[in-house]
Amino acid sequence: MNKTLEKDRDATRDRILDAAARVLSQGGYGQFGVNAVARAAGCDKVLIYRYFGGLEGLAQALGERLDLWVAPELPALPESYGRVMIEMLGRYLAALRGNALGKRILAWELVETSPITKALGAAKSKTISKWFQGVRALAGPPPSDIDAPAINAILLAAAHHLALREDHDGDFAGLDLTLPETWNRLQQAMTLLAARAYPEGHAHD
Amino acid sequence: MNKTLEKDRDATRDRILDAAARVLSQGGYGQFGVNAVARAAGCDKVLIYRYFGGLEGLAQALGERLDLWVAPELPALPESYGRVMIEMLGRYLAALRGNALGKRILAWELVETSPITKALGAAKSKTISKWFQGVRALAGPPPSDIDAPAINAILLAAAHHLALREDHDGDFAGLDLTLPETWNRLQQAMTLLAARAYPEGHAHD
DNA sequence: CTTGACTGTCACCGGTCGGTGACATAGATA
DNA sequence: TATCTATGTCACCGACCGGTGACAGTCAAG
Repeated sequence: MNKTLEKDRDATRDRILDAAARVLSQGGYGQFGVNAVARAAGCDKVLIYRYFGGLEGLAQALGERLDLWVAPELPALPESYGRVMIEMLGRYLAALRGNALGKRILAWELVETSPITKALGAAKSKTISKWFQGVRALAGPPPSDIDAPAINAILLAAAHHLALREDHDGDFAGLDLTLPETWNRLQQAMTLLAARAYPEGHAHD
Repeated sequence: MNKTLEKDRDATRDRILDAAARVLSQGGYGQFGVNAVARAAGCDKVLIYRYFGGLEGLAQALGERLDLWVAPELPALPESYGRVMIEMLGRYLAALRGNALGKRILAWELVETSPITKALGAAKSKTISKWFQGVRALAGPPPSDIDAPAINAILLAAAHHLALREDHDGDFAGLDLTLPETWNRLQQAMTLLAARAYPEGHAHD
């Protein structure tokens, strides 16, 4: 067994993956290329072709990293569907705002459709769907009288868009997204929207 | 006066502007460059520098075109703030979905911050703010008991994100955005959210 | 007719891109 | 020791990019 060689290989693989994450999260998808990643990793670009089969394979390996789309923890106690969803949305928005790499990928998916974006999006979709399963297990099925998937999609879409806007244009619809106060307002507004869409059956607290 | 020369100049200016809109709306911001626009316009790229001072000036001239961010018409009859806002959001989403160029610009703004995106975004912001003024004039001030700007920003952000998603990934949060039925559901869900956020004071249907 | 300003074309520059082949080196195997 | 395989480096290719200077044609003004 050539132990040291394998170790070296894995080490450079990791270095390349780290560099890829760094380049993508800092420079966006416009900077994400073989040359830039190799430069950031301090190695030759040919290794990207050898170890990952090119940019596409590199993106796929990047997407399979578990630390990319960490789902925020769900509340421990079972509550009503509406409450769980509100809590979930709040945590998701906060997590997303702090996840530079995730935001870059989300933005990339809005600009281009390519094998690379598909590879990156697949991991995210898997995480999100698992997460929704967790909600369902915790809070039971959504109320049957309203279209919960559509409601959730709208609120999730809003969270995505606002988080992406924050990085590139501080202003959206008259709100200054650079102010922490604005985000408090948005969190409250989102809570209000979700709470009124999923009203509590019994006046409980 | 050298009439014909001026005419030629304006004609090529228009040809370049048309080509720029075509390149940007079809190929996205990755294709939007001096070479590609000149190629599409059938002229030399040096004219872009001479007539617009480069890509930035071209983008600014493009943003000043009135047909870019046409605001949908508002309902004629004054109604409650909530109703006007619901109607407005529905029309806006429909208009945006049909506006390929606008969507490309919106997506671009999520990826890059540059003088070009600023120039393009300025025209849009002006249109949107005028439009909100129209709503206010038609429906009066929003209810004071809830944070209307935040609510509106969320719903607007959702519309943006869903419209952008449609072009590049048919699936979002488990919904198939390629189905017309899905968009009916989303429109209804948005209506429900807005209606419950802006409840009618008197049951007046 | 001559001058001069303007429109438009062309060739060229340096730089970066993605991608590939040749080569040095080191470690395991025989 | 000699061989083979795999890791990593380097130089190079063609293509496209943004940007510029030189030049031809054209028309109005003197």
